[in-house]
Amino acid sequence: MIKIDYKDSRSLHQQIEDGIKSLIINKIFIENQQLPSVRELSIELTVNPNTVQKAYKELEADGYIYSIKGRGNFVSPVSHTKDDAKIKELYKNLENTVKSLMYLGEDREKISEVINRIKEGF
Amino acid sequence: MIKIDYKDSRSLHQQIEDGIKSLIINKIFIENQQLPSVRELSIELTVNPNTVQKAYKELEADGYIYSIKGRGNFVSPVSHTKDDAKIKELYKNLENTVKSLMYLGEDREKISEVINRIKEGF
DNA sequence: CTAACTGTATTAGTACACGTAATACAGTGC
DNA sequence: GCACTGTATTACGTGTACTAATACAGTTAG
Repeated sequence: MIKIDYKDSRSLHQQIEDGIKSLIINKIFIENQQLPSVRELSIELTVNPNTVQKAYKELEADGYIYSIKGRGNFVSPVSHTKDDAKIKELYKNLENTVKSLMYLGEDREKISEVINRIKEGF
Repeated sequence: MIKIDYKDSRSLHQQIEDGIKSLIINKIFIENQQLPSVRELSIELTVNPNTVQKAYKELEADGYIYSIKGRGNFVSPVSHTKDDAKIKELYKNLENTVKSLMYLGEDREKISEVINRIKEGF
């Protein structure tokens, strides 16, 4: 499900956080679905439980999951009270990425194509 | 030109690197244009010269700038020997960003619109 | 040539983040 | 009660970030 890459420059908890986030935005984990427990995932990834806990805590702070003591961690329902700051940041990221691609000479048609393919699969 | 934000989670040299990169891909700094010197920029940003040097070194490693000892740092001409790894990474980033926006309920028309606006301005 | 500017390299010290480890406490559900 | 959940605390070792001081090397204007 998630893979830890020690050649990756990101920290372990960051990789876990990004991995879970990816599973959520790709709808592999759906609303209210239970995530693997802290201990379970720590064994699977052979990392310390605290490292997983840190990732979960950050995901909760970002609104992607919620946790219930004694029961587990679960995927948050999509908030329709929009987080404008986060959306703004994503658009800024989008802008930088597209500009970088064009700076490197990528064709704008190809970029549109890729984006359309992403939207189709959604 | 570049601003250091101590509330930003990125490290100082990373912020400087990203800042310069942004100025380059937005064509505010153009091919072969000289960048501010290590010492000059370190004074302007009130950081240590080594911190600026580190950012410049990374930009050079990434191919954005080149440096000539005794003369200064300059913006690299756009390489047309494509760096496939970097482009692939950018497309992956693009995919994640678009998916995150859609996950948060952003309209796909609006996303297309934003991207078109970026491409127009280029 | 000299002076003043460039980049580059090295070493040292402090502070903080990362990750591990061990342990304890607390809520849930069979 | 027991076995599972999440949560919190403390400690330790390591690496990175950043600062600082200094030295060396190439360039250019005078």
